[in-house]
Amino acid sequence: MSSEATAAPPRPLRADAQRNYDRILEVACDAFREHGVQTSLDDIAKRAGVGAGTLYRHFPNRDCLLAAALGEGRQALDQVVVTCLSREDAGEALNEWLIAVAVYLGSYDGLADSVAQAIHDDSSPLGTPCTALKASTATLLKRAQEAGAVRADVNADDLFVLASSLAWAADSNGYDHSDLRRLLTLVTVGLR
Amino acid sequence: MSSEATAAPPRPLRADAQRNYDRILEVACDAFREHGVQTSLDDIAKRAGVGAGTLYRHFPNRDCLLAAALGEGRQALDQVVVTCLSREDAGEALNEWLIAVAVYLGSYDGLADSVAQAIHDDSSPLGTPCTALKASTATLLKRAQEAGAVRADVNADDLFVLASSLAWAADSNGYDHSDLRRLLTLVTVGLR
DNA sequence: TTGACAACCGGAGGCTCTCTCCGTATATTC
DNA sequence: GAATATACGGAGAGAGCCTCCGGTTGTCAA
Repeated sequence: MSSEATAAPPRPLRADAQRNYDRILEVACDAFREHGVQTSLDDIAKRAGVGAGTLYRHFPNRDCLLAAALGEGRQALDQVVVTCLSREDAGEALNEWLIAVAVYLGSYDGLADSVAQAIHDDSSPLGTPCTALKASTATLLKRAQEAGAVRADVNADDLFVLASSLAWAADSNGYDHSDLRRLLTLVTVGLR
Repeated sequence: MSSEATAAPPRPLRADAQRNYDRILEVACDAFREHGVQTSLDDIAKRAGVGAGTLYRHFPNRDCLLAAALGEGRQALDQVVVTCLSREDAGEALNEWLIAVAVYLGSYDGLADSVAQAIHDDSSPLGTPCTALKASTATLLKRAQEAGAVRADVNADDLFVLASSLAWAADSNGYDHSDLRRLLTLVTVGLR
């Protein structure tokens, strides 16, 4: 498909470079989905029919490739925010959002780990999108709190960490979506 | 008709072997604490002043070494179970236990991951102790439920997964004990 | 004490994976 | 149809895991 336009590239990629970029990304998505974030990068290069050097020129490290591979999922999440914001039940909207975040962070095996690492590393391209996720979480939380659906002393960072944890739990324990929802219910409704 | 005595060790280690075993374990504890569960095993061998072969003979893989290094912490946990069982407030006792489990699984960076992997792998020596932890969780949960402190539809496995998740979250986000407690409160009291 | 043997040691080396370097090839431009 | 910036590829350095086996040493009976 079409490539991703970063802020303002001074010059378009050469045709062969663009071809390779796209091919690598396509293969990487499959590999991550199939073998998790720890899949071999050299193997991705091989499967894409390029040398290792070419892969590393386009994506200097694993996180860069991962961030690129997550691009589409991120756009889908932006859509979810809009939908959630338009829902009447603010508490339910927040739940829906947290599930979406957990599902997103569970896209690939081990992704929650990578993201958690990256979030404390300004140089990682995985950190930036997460800041946006946190911001959206804050917005939806505030709305839920104003509607009286959520206690006032809950903070957005904890909530994001909780969503990440659920993603991790699902990954590590082979939980599916319904398990995820059950766990989230445990969290949101509480043990009383 | 069993041919092997699993309980009694058939023969004590030779003196030099015992010395090496102890030394490796000591160095390993430090290394795990300092660099997490992914620390280099060859490096541990080097620091312990033995060859790689010696390390792998005593501890065939990382999980074996990890399980041995966790031995003491596990005994401390057994103590916690006893204490919790003797507490009057069954709900509070369960909370205390979950915190203890989370702290235990946060002993080393990445431990929660290793344990979660091992739990679905019968051949891993890390799995066995976890079965015990789950059993204790079930006992304390049942007690809390009978005291009416916890809903009846909560199950012990989910609770254990939740405790693991908290350990993971603490690891990955640099949370300390008070953060951990706050997160657990979020979970147990709920958002509403 | 000594000899014989089982138990144990060490580290070379095979394998995999990451990432870099640089001689070579090719798309683009004029 | 050059000239040139851009991009390619794969050899290879470095690090880690784990095995294999020739050599060493603790142990015990005599």
